[in-house]
Amino acid sequence: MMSDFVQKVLEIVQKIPKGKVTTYREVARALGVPKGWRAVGQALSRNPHPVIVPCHRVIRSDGRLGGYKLGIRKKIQLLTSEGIEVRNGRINLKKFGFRFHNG
DNA sequence: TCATTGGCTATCA
DNA sequence: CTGATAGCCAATG
Repeated sequence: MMSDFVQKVLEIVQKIPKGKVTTYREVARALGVPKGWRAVGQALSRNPHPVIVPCHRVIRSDGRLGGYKLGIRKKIQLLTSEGIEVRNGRINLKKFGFRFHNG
């Protein structure tokens, strides 16, 4: 069983449109916990819900991919497969960065 | 309950 | 940009 926090994280991550990516910070903010990025990453790592939740569309705020439960390599492969340009293991948030909240 | 960990973020050098 | 430090949140042992 998962806590409400995790449950919410999954729902938000699922809302990430294909071809775009978001950051742990944005997800945390969407949850109502702007300072819960740590918990977001923890929730995803502790709750392997691939297929159901496109966790690969969540990257770090500095533009890097961060990590992936199935392997960073897989993350890059999935992102690139969606049309996202991954340069040197990094992504241009200015171009693919998606925000739940306007602004 | 306390200590540790984790797919992090922001600041300083 | 890289490396190191401090900080905050939740789950696990």
